[in-house]
Amino acid sequence: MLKIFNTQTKKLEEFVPLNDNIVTMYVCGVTVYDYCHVGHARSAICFDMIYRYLLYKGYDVKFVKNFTDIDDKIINKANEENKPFDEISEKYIKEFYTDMEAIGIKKPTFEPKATMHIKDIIDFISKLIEKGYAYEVDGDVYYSVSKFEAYGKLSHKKIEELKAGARIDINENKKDPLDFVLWKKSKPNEPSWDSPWGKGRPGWHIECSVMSMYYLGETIDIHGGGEDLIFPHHENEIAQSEALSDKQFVRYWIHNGFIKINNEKMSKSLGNFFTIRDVLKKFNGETLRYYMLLTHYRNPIDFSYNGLLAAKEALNRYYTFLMRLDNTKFGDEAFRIDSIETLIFNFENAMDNDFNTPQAIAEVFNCIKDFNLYLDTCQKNNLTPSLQLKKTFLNSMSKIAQVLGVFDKSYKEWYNLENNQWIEEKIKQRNKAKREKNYALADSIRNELLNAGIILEDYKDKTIWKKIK
RNA sequence: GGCGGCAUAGCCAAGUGGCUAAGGCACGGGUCUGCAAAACCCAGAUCCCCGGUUCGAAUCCGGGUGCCGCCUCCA
Repeated sequence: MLKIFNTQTKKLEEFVPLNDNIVTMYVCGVTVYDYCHVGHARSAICFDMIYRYLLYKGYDVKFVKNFTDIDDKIINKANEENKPFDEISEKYIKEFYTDMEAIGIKKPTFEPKATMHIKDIIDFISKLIEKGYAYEVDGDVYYSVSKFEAYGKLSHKKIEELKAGARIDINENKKDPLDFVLWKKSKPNEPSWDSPWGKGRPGWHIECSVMSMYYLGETIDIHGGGEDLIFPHHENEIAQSEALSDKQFVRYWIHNGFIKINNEKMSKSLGNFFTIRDVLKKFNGETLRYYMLLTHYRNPIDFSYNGLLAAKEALNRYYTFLMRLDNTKFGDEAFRIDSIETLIFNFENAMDNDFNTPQAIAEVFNCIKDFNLYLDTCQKNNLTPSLQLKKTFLNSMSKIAQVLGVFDKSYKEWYNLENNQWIEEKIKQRNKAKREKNYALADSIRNELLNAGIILEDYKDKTIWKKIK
């Protein structure tokens, strides 16, 4: 039974979709005006993992992730570079896909752009005005927060306290400082669309309400995003959507924790951020993904080079083990190892507990330890290890890999091993030297390979090699 | 100022009332090896502090200290 921590109730709740087997899920995507940083990667990986696990559980998941492709930051960038705004957004959508592919993100069902739904946005806003939740002032349309009684129910804020805070920007058009913009009048030379209120463009929050309803209906099961979106973005989405439909907007709110740098929030304004491609210069996508999954999705990650290094070493351990399995002869004898037989069960248990990926990963390494020990024992006593055990392990691993999006390569891919005839030849020469007890020659061959980035491992009846990672 | 979160070995990180506190990385000792590598074994934790509840607490409650986040755009 899957349990999910719901931001709104602050409790672990049993997950039961609204319509038996169908799960509707919406995740706030990125504003496309720059390369993605590792914070975007974390959010993407988190919800990708959730998406994959729901699919694994047999749900028919309809998953929407949007692109915000019209916004002040995009317009600013367009002005700086003297290009049309959509050239900027299209460029960074393309770059986005490059990054997402590198970290193993599965494509959502729908990936709409805000600009594809201008007409729907205008309709939505018109209805809010009709229902008395929004008002127009001089070409801008605002949402009237005080009209929506439940405002603050997600972020657990009280309207009075928000008003007391002096940090809300004063806009003389607004009737109330808490009101937020639904439709923004455009300045000359800015991108704009015709509307009943004149030329303008949508505010930020409205697109998610509109697209969520358009693709998934009035009430959806899961809505997610980074924890900084809780307020005001998701609070405002609730206000917009529920005012229109008079129905519950979202049943389970899920928010991922932040990336920190030296214990401070990573943000563009502080300038302490790494882009995904910065990281990919040093580590591969699987390592970055594994590193993210090593921490529970709601906890912060203090992002570090050392952490990535440890992640890489852990994956080395996994793939070295696969290499060992592949180079070991197995036979029909039966043998039981508890942790291996219960691996998939333990994995599901961990994942059912609010997607506890660190625990899920620990279960995998538990098995590897037990299996290695067993193989050591077999080797020592000249026994043939059980093929059935290997099959059980690999079957479970293929399911786990499919959900986590790591552990999903062959060791040959991971270590980048091609058919290198010359390496095999060198190994033969070295083994011959070893048999002749010419250790000086044997060592010099091994060093030669080491200099070429090749590490040898001697087993009882064969020598295997891998590339340094 | 208001609201919220976190504090577990050198580092990362699960566990949230009960057998010896998972797992990974690093370091040290050992086994194996011609030497290595890989693997395994051993060593290593006052579970931030002080009280309380309980037969029993890292886990629940109260207080304290420290760090962080949100309240403005932000994954």
